[in-house]
Amino acid sequence: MTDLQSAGRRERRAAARKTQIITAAASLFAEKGFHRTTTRDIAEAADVSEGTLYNYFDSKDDLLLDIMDMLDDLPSDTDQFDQVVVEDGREFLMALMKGRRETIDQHNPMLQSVLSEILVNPELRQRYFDEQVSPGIALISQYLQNLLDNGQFRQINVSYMSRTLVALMIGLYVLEVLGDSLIHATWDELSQVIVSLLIEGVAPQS
Amino acid sequence: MTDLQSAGRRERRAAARKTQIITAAASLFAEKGFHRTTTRDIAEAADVSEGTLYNYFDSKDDLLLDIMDMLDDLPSDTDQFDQVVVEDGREFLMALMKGRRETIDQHNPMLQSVLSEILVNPELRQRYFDEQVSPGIALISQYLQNLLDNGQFRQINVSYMSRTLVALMIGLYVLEVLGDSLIHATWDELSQVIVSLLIEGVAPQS
Amino acid sequence: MTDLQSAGRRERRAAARKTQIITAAASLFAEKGFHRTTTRDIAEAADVSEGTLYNYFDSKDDLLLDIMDMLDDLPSDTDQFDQVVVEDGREFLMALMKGRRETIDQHNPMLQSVLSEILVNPELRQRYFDEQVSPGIALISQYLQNLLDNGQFRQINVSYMSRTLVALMIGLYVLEVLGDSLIHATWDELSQVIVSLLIEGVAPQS
Amino acid sequence: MTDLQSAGRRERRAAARKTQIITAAASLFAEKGFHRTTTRDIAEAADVSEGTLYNYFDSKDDLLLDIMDMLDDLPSDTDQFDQVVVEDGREFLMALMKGRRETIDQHNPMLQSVLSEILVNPELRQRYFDEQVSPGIALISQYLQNLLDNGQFRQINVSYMSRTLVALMIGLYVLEVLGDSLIHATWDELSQVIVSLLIEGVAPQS
DNA sequence: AATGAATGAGGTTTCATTCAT
DNA sequence: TATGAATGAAACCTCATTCAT
Repeated sequence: MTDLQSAGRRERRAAARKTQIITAAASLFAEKGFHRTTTRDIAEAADVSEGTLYNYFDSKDDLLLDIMDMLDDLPSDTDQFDQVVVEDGREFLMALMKGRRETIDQHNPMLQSVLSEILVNPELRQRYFDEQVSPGIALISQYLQNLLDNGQFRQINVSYMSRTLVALMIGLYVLEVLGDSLIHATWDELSQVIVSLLIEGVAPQS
Repeated sequence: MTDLQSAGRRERRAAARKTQIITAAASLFAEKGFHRTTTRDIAEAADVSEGTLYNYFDSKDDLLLDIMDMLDDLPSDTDQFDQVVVEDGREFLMALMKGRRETIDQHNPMLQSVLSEILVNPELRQRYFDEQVSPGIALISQYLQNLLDNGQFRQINVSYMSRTLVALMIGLYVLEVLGDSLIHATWDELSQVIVSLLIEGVAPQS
Repeated sequence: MTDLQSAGRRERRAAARKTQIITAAASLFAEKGFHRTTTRDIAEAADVSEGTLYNYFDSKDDLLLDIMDMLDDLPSDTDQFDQVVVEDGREFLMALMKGRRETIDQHNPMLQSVLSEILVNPELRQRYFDEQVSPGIALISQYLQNLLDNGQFRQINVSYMSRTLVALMIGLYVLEVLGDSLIHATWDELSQVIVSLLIEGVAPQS
Repeated sequence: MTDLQSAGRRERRAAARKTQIITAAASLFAEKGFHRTTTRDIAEAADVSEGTLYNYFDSKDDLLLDIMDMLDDLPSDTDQFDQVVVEDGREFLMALMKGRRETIDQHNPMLQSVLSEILVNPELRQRYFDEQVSPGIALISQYLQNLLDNGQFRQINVSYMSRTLVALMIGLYVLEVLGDSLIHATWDELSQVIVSLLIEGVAPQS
């Protein structure tokens, strides 16, 4: 076995350990919150010693930052949009809802870990806004502008509408976290209602 | 001075102290979060001793519960709706936005204190959902149903639409807390865009 | 009882507590060294809880700094020199030795606490040199210069001689700490030999 | 290659490794002190792994003991005294100072490592006193006695004078370590002043 | 023989809570 | 009723040491 092979394997194992710890930590953070989760809790859940945590992370805070970093690397809700989607307003909004659902389903613990802490930690908040929220708004604005240019949408303030959409995504998530079981259970129908509200409005057809 | 009078005064003074402490605590919780705020911080901000805190509250947790209780006693966003409002869909939605703004402006620290903690504390979460969110959804549903009955709105699933509205309110608030300064600065214009989106939709007028 | 009285008493009690803790800490530091002494050790020796330590000192390091501060406030070995002393070389040196003995006897734990740590902590070392050693050398230099001016001493480099004396004081102390029991037991005779060495030298009388 | 040769070479390599580690450790101990130096620090400075340290030393404490052992094997300050020296008091003292300087220049890290720890560790202290200080005093006493017998010195208590000399050597070293740059920079002149003080005294020539 | 990841005991420090004044 | 010194459990983190590779 060459040194290169062994180095590669070691590196892979280290990465695996890191993931193992992050996963455990994110679950606990989501469940009980960052502050009520002790390093001992994390160590036990990750099945390592407390000392080992500190071979992989500088501090408990650092662990949370690393979770945030993983969110950065996630594919955006809009990444898999295909051609059709960006040419049809309804399809676009439906895809947005669908992408959102998938992101949440796959990464709920990490999202929830981070959400409660950024509300309360000015530094993290700023960083999260700059890295996630702001780019998200910008991206959606761009799509909206295209749709508007294509005549899919009537003239509307893109900046406000993108914020409306982002707020809606966030709000639905919070509502779900707070315990409104209907959100998750009826996501598809909910999506259709939301999209039809946004496209046609609720006014009676004249 | 009768015992009754003195008792009454004492009670009033005690209530004032409680408010004074709660206000101080809520500000700090909003700023740094519940867990990063020490009882010493609270005592200093409220200009009392740490010992005194415990004459008015059983524990730090209890303080947070009392903040939640104060939220319960707040007038709902919809409380001041007048007759006109409930007979006109557009007015209703505008009033909803306006009421929301006022609630936030007046009680932001308490709202923010509670929000981050309920995301993380299952017990509080349940309670908050039952006392605030669920009744909120129900109330809005009721208004929507009336408007729908009055022919203001086309047939639409009231349960889904009320959740959409609540999610939007929550999401806008979170976005504001996260640092999107546009939300607060342009609330009126934003409101109009949102309302026109919801009433007429974004589809081009055919 | 007035507030002033109560405040005064509280202050006195606080100062007493501080002394109580410092005394306990200095003894332990002298005995086992700063690093082998735990905050628990100190708390037990001072008969307070560990938490209480931190009501009086910011950190364990701070405790050591406070011990150093107390050394600053000590009367210098030369403080009680009277007129005679500064006009007679032999008396001066004897008084120096006597003052040294008294300082050590009264403050050995604090001296020893600090000595081992300054040898090893560049920051403390600098501070100790500037606050204690350097002024000590300067003061002795001044006395020596006077004695020299008075014709008590022959022409000699005052700067070198003062360092010789300071080195001797330090070295005797270290030798005593290392376990040479003769130093303490025969201090007076030792003093006379040293002084006669320094005054007359060891060369045979021609 | 015979087994013997290979064994010999292995042994030599092992001894070299040990020296390499001890040298690195002594430097760090001198710089930051024994307790602030981690085994990781030592491993990095010695360019080996932490695990390897433990193939050569039983423990971190053991490392310090080995440094002390190396001091034992050092040639004494007086070892190279030649015939002339021991027949002339002035030469003797000058040679003592010169030898001291050389020992310090060559072994400062080891000396400093050990010094701060023995002040604080009763076990080490005893051992160091028995192995280094006590024999040092005895050796110097012997030289002094010879010089006295040879009529180089007047009658003086040899035991006290030897302690005076040892204390002076120690004190000068401590003063140097504490940051008095003059000690090292002017060692030769300082030596002459000290020696003339000890031989002729500071009293004016009558 | 060399490695370095894993360990866990033990250290310092914080902070919610109590209680004598 | 108000105080704030005292408490001690428990948190985070370090680091000497071990051991499988």
